[in-house]
Amino acid sequence: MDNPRRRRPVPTHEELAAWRVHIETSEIVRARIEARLHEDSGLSGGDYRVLLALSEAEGRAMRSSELAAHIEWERSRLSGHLGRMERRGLVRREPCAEDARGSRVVLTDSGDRAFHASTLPHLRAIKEVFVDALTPEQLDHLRDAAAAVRRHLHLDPLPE
Amino acid sequence: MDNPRRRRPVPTHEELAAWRVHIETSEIVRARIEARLHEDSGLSGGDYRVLLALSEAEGRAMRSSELAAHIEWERSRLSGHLGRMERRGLVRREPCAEDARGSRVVLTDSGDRAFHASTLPHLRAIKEVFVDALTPEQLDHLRDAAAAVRRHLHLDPLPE
DNA sequence: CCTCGGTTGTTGACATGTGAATCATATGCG
DNA sequence: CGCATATGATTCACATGTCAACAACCGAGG
Repeated sequence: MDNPRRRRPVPTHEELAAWRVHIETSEIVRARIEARLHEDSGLSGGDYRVLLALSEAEGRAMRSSELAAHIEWERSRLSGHLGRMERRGLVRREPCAEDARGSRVVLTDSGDRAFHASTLPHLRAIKEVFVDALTPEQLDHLRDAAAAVRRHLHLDPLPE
Repeated sequence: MDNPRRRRPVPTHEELAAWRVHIETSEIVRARIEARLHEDSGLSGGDYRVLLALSEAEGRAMRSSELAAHIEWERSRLSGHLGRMERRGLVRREPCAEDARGSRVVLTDSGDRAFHASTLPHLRAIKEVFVDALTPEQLDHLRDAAAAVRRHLHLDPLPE
């Protein structure tokens, strides 16, 4: 019997099992959906996130720091990723008029096409791999549990 | 109104929002718990997983392939990881008597101490960051949703 | 014994991630 | 203006992950 007056510092076996199945399954689902994205469009999850942000931005361009903040990436991570994306012609970096330190990241036509070609298959993959696995109630429960965790960790209620 | 005769190929806004908050929150939680593990013990999540498997193995040692299969890693991934762990003195590789191709991965005393020192803080972190954020019902729901996804993807019901 | 197909583990090339250091520029303040 | 400091972005060193190619070895069959 658990003694209610004694705080339990570690999870029970059941709690630990729930943690493990939850976290490992989430990783598998993410990996499957990203693999589908890559097969369908040649884009990685990181590529998609950058392209999504740029395609919604004014003039299909953003300052590098602004972009990093928007997608919640380290600037060095974004810098490296943009280098690879630039090599593939998805984005272009040009010097910034107002601030000579900075640069503007511009979505190329090729990048825009690649992004738009990828969205529908990507959304389909999310539906087929994740949404279709769950009842509407289970999906609500997942959303609520995520919200509870975010409150617990003092994070913004919504991602981004 | 949704037309029940028309299959919806893509998620609704609500479904997509649930997907995003779920997957991003799961990543944040994993990252936090691994960060705590690293601060507390100097071990990465990968280190922990290898050390856990070895510490439960007969003679605190396993064949490399056997270990890779047990923790579901690519062999090349394990090989690289073991190289780094060996440099830090956590494990040792010795030639295998029965099979000259292979090697035995042995947990060193230092690795065993590091692992045992890490478990309690690690379990505490899982409880504080994840379990304590949720009601018992929410935890059950997460477990059930993960099980539903695993069925949907034809995976083993339990991780490992 | 000897060849051939499968196994074992490593390696190389690359993509991706973090944190610290660096460089150039911008900006506030005396 | 001139300087201390902050900021924008990149770079470095490294850890981590994938996949394909490889070298060495095993074991079955001829």
